[in-house]
Amino acid sequence: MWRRGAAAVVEPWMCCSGGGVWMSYRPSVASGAAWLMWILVEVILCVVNVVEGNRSDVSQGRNPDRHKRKHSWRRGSLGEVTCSCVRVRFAEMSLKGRFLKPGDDSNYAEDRSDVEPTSGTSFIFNPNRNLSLQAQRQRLPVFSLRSHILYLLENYQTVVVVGETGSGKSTQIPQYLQEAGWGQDGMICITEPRRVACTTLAERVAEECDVILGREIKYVTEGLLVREMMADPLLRQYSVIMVDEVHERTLFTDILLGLLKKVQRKRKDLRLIVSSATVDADQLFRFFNHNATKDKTKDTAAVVSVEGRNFPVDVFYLQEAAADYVRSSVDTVLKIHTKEGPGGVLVFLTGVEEVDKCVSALREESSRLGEKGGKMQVWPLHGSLHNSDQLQAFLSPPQGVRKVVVATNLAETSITLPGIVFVVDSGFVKLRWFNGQSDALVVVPASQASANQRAGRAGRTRSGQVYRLYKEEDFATLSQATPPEMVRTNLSSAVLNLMALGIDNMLRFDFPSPPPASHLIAALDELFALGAIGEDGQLTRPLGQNMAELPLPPQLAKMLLVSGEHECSEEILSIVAMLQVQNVFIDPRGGQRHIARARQRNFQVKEGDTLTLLNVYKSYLRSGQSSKWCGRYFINFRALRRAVEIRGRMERLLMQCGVEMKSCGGNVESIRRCITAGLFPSAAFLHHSGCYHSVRTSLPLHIHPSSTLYTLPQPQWVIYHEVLHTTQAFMRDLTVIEPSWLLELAPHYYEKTQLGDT
DNA sequence: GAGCACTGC
Repeated sequence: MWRRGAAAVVEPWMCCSGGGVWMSYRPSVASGAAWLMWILVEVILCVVNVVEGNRSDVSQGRNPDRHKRKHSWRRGSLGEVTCSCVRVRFAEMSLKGRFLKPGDDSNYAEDRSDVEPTSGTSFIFNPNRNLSLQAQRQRLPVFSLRSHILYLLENYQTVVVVGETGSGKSTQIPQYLQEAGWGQDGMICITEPRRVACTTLAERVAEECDVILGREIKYVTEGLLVREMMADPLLRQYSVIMVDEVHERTLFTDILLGLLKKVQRKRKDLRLIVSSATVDADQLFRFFNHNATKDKTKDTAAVVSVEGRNFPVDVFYLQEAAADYVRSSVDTVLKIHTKEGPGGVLVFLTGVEEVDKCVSALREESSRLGEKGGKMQVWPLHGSLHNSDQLQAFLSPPQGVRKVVVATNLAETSITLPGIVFVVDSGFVKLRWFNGQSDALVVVPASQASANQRAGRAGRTRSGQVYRLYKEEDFATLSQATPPEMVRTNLSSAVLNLMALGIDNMLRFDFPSPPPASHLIAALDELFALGAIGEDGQLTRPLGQNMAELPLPPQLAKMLLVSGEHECSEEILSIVAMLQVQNVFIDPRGGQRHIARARQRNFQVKEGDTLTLLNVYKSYLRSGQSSKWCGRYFINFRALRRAVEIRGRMERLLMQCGVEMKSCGGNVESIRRCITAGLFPSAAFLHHSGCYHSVRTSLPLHIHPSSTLYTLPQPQWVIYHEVLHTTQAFMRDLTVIEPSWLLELAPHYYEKTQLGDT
C-alpha cells in the first residue's frame, strides 16, 4: 500500500511564473489533416441540414424564460469562453405556495389530462396475481390488441407501440409473435437498455410459454445487439426485432435505431417493433416511415397505443410559480401534513444540498408543531447516502406517523418507494451536459415525461395527488422528454462504435436526434489524437479496432491497451475498473464525518487519486473482499464489488486483444506514465494565477475538493480523468505527472515552446 | 470546500 507522502518536489524550471520551458498543444496536428478539412465541409452541410430539418426536440424545446434562468458567459483569461448556468429562482415572484383541493378555490386548477392512459402517470400493479398464468396473460391490457398488432406487422415494416409499464408489452408481444409463427424463419429479438431487464423478462417469458429462449425468442441489451451487428451487419438471423423502452434514449438506443433504419432498406423482410412509454410516437413514426409520398397507403410504419394500468392521480399547480422551490416544497409538505389524510409524501429536488436544506427545515417545523400537529418522519434520499441511511426511506413509519422522503432524481426511475400517496414536484432536475469540451452539471426544468413519471409515484396502493410547484400553463412549455443522451453527452465512444460498424461518415448518419456537429468534431478530434483514427479518417488497426472492442471511454481504452508495454496492465486494470464506479468513498454526515476522513486518509498517496483508488482496490482484495472491512474504512462495498466484476470483464477482453498481464510490482512511475499515455489530452499545469490551466485549451481549472491533492501542496503538472463544471471547472481523478512525459508519450500532440510563444 | 441519476458493449 502506498501511503500519503510528503509534497511533490517542484522543479523550478517547471514553474511557469519563472519563464523557461513551456508546453503547448499542437492544434496543427489534428486540424491539419486532410480528412479533417473534408469533415469541416461536411459539418457545414450538416449544419445546413440541422437548420432546415426538424431539431425542435432537442434543446430548443425548452423555453429559457420560463424559469427566469439566465446563462452567464464567463471569459477565460486566455479568451476561452465557458458557459455556466446560473439558477435564478423565480426572482420576481414571491407568492408562497398554497394548495387547495379541487373545488375549494378557483385559484387552483386541477388537471387530469395527464393521467389518461396514453401518458406517463403509471405504476405497476398486478391485480391478477392469484390467477393462472394463462388467465393472467389474457387480462393484460395488451391482450385485446393481439390480433391488431399482428395484422400491422404483416402490413408494415415498422410498428410503433406506445404503452405504459404494466401493459405487458415487453413480455406478451414476443409471445404473440412466436405463436403467430414469426419465430420459424428467424429469431425474435427484444432489446432492453439494461441487463437486469433482459434476464428478468426472459425468465418471465420462459415461465409463461413453452419456447426455448435463445432459440426462438431472445432478450439482449441494446449494446450487445450493436456488437452483433459488427459480425452480421444485416442481422440475418432475426425475423423481428423489438426495441423496447425507446423513450429512455440511451446512446445505444439512438445508435441502434439509426442502424436498424439502414438495415431496413436492405432487408424488406425484417420487421421492427419500437416500443416506447411516452408521447414520442409521432417522431418515431416519422423516423421509420420510408414513405416520401402523401399517399398514406404507402406508409411503411404504423402506430398502436396500449393502455396502461393507472390509479388516478390528482394534479395541482401553483397559481404563481414558486420564488424559492425548496422553501415552497417545505410549505407544501406542511400543508399536506396538516390538511390531508394519511399517506407518505415524496418531494423531488435537484441535488444533495437542496435535499439537506429541505430535510432540516421540515424537521425543525415538525418539532415546532409538536404532538398536536401529528408526527412526521423526514428522510433524505440521494445517491451519495450510505446504504443503511437510504434504507430509512423504505421503512414503514410507526402507526400514526407520516413519512416524508426528500429525494433527488434517484426516486424517479431507479427506486420505487412504498406507501407514497403525495408527490411534491419542484419541476427541476440536475443533468449532466456536455458543452463540447467537458461535462457540466446544470439545473434545468424537468420534462413533461419526467413530471408524469414523478406524478406516477403518488399512490401505489390507491389514488394519489401531485403538487407541481409551477403554473399549469408552464407545463405545456416544458419539453416533452428529456433530451436524448446523443445530444448531450461526449460522443467519442459512440463515434468509435459507429466507425467500428463501418459508418465512416458520422455526419451523414441518420440519427433519430442529430447531435451537435461540434460534439462530433470534438469526438473525432479526440479519437484522432488517441490514434484510433488514422490520417485517412479510417479506424486504425489494431489500435482503433481494439479500442472499439473495449466497453470503455476511448481514453481509458487506450490506457489499457498500452498498459502491456508499460508493464503494468494488472494495476491499470484495477484503476480503470475503479474509475468506472462512483462514490467509492462514503462521506457520512455529522459526527462520523471526521472519523471517515481520517480512515480514508490511509489510502491517500501524493501521486494522486488514480493511485489512491488503486490502493483502495488492492486493500479491498487483501481484506478478502469483506463488507465489514469496507464499513470500517467508509468504503462503498457495492462500488468495490462492481469494480471487481468490471475488472474481470476487462481482463478477459484485454487478453483477447493480445495484451499481456503484467504487474509493475509497485513501480509507481510506470503506472503514471501509462496513465499519461491514455489521458494525455487532459493535461493541466499550475498557472501563476494560482489555478490550473488546461494545456490544450488554456481553460482555468481547479482541483476538486474531493481529490487527494486538494489538501496537499499543488503539484506543477497533473492529468485528469474528467472535468465537471459546477460552481467552477473542477478536475477529478488526478494523477501527478512530469511534463517531459507528455512530449515523450504524445509527441504528435504536444510540443515544447518557449514562454511567450503560446 | 463540493458531490444528478443511471447503464452498458
